[in-house]
Formats: sequence, C-alpha cells, structure tokens
Amino acid sequence: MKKSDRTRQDILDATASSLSSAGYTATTVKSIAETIGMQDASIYYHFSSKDELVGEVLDIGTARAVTAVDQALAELPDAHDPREALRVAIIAHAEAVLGGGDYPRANVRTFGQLPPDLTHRHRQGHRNYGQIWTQLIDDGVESGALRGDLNRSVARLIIIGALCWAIEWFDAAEEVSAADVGEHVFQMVVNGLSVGEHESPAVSV
Amino acid sequence: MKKSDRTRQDILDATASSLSSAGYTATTVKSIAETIGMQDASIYYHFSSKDELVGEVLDIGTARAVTAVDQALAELPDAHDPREALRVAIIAHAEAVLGGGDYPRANVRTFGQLPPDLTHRHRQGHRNYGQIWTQLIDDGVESGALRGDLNRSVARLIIIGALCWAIEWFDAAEEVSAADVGEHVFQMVVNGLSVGEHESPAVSV
DNA sequence: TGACTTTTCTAGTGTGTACTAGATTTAATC
DNA sequence: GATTAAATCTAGTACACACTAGAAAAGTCA
Repeated sequence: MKKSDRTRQDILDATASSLSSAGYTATTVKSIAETIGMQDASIYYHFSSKDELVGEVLDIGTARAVTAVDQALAELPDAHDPREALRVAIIAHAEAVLGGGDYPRANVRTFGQLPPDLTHRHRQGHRNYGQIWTQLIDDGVESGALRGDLNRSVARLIIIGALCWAIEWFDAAEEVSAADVGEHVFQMVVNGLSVGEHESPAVSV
Repeated sequence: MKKSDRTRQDILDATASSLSSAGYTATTVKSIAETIGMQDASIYYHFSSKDELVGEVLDIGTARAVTAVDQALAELPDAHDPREALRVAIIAHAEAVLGGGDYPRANVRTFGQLPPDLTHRHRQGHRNYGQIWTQLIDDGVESGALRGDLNRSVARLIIIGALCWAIEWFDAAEEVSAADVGEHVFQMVVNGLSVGEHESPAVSV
C-alpha cells in the first residue's frame, strides 16, 4: 500500500513538471516513466490512461490556485477596501501560478492544447475560479471603488489573461519575482479601473 | 505557374485556419490536404515540410500584425499625446489578432506549442514587434504622460499578454468586438499607468 | 494532335505514440 | 521459509504521423 502511493505521487509530480515546461503533446507516457526510472507500461498500473493522469494533475493545480486565492482573501481584515481584495487576489494568483509548484503552472501552460475531453472536464473548475474574480469586481463596482462603465466580464478576463500569459515570459525575466508581477498587474489594471482622483496606494509613486 | 500559386495560397490559408483554431499538434498535413480536397502527399510538391509551411504562415502573421500597428501609428497627427499612440496601437493589435484573418491569430494561438526550431526561427520577429511597444512606453514615460515607477519591460509584457490571451475567450464572448477588447485594455491598463489627475479620455466615464 | 511540363495521386516506409497481455520480480504475511 | 499479493518488466499491437518514390493525370503550347 505504501509503495504504491509513493510511486503514484512520483508519477503525478513528474507529469506536472513535464506539462508545465513542455506542454501536453511533448509530455509522453514514456518520458514521464523515464523521469522516475520506470518502464512506460508500469504507469498503467497506477493510472488507466494518459488523460486520466493529466486530468488529475490539472485538478490538483486548480485546487491549489483556488486555495491560494481564497486563503489570501480570508486573511484580509473584516473591513477592507475592495481594491485591496483585488490586489491580494492578484498577487496570490501570480505567486501560485508563477512562483508556486508545477501543478498550477501546468494548468495555465496547457490551456488551449488539451484534447476536447480534458477541456470539457475542467470547464466547470475554470468557471468556479472565474466566479471568485467576478465577485471581487462586482464588490468593487457596487461599493463605488471601481468604474462601472466597463464590461465587467471583459475586465475580469483581461486581468486573468495578463496573469496567465505571464507564464510565457516570467522565467526569462530576471530580477522580477512572482509577487512583483502581481503588483505590476494590480498597479496598471486596478488604478485604471479605480474611480476618482487616485490616492495612489502605498506601494507606488 | 498560375495553378501552382493558387494551390499554394490555398494550402497556406487552410494551414492558417487550422493553426488558429486547433493549434500546432492538431494541424496535421493530412487534415490540411483534406480541407482543400487533396491528398496529403501533394502538399509536398509545394512545401518541403510541415514546419516550413507552418513557418511561412507564421511569418505572414507577424508581418500583418506589424503592418497593422505601424499603419495605425502613422495615421496619428504629428503632435499627439503618447497615450493616444498607445491606445491606437493596442486597438490595432486587438483588431489584427482577434478580428483580423487567421494568420496573426495562428501566431498567437500556437505560441508556446511550437517545436524548438520554429520557436527559434520567430524569436527575432517577436523581438522586433516588442520593440515597437517598448518605444511607445518609453515615449510615454519620458514625456511625463506615463508613470515611471514601474518596470517598463514588465508593463509591456502585461499589455501584450492581456491582448494575446484574449484569443482564448474572445470567440465565446458575444456582443464584444475586437476594438472593444482593445478599448478595454487601454482603459484599464493605460489609465493605470498614467500620471496625475486623470482627465478621462472621451470614450469613457 | 502530339510532345512536353506541371501537378496530383497511389502506395508505400519508418517512427513515435498510447496502450495491452502475460511473465517476472519484489514486497508483505503467515 | 513458503505462500500470496503487489508492483514492475518484457514484448508486443494498433494507429497516426510526417514524409518518399514513382506512376498517373492534367495542363500548356507547337
């Protein structure tokens, strides 16, 4: 029993690592097996198919990203500026996807390259994640802290998009931390959304 | 001579279409041939390999995006606000990639899924394109219209990233045009960058 | 029409992929 | 230490892929 769990975990880790750096197609069952010193056929003792294995990795990645953002929001003081909530969420997302482990990264990296079955399997998870951001933006607009003249759905997708795409250049950008990227996205995007005379928040200016 | 050119163009068009909707791996030589009613082997009379064909499609896509942005900037009045230049460039990019043909779209869609040879082949093209944006941001900062306290390189990548990622959700977003997406990115990102008391531009507020 | 060139097709090759079946080894239990 | 169960391996299948060779067809022009 023990052995199996350990091996299973090794397989998941190797898959997450490969997905996050090489993408879906280049992640072959054989390459995963080689990474952990096994024959490719042995993988099938633990997982019934490549896609079931990949699906499990992506599930873990989604869960970790959601947890990271939820936890960051939970640590806010009871009465807080809705902009601060957005800031905390953006930075938590950036740290989870860029600086965190391979699992959340695999999620973003393989987005748009997955076979239809897997895409469909994770649609609900993505919707749920998007819901967190919809709520944050709605709170901001309804409290008057954020502009209401823009399409909220488009605004949400632009924020998430800027963060997700960062995975394509983050590794090559030296001297910039994951939190830095989040801070930049917040500074650019939220100060753009924010209504009024810009009492620029502590961090900048 | 005529026949060959026509067929060649059909092959390029079919490849661009497939790349932009299905990605690199799912774009097979056979599927391209089927789209235009040929046998897969016949493709090789016109192109020596799949990657040469794909490379040519990507070259065309890059050229079209560059042309679109350059042209939009050229149409600005001689004396213009650097923010307006950024706005015009952002909208031109959005229209080229989202609303334009399959070629620029293929470029963005396959980013990160290409084999190393092709990635390397287009590195210079991407750098040149990035240079346009670097210049726009530098102009803005040096004229005092844009904040100088943020990392310009990160800012540039965030803007381009927000635009590129839009390809992943744009088709599903109804009632939003490519120009709308560009306008939203500008409103969010540039008003966040801009220094001072926000004389919100005509379009919004 | 007939000679010639251009273009496409038929029929394959070789390689890499996910996956399977059954033998073999390793580990746990009595 | 023998028996059983768990885990891995060896050896293969079937299929999709990019690509090739040479025959066939289509087009061109005297």
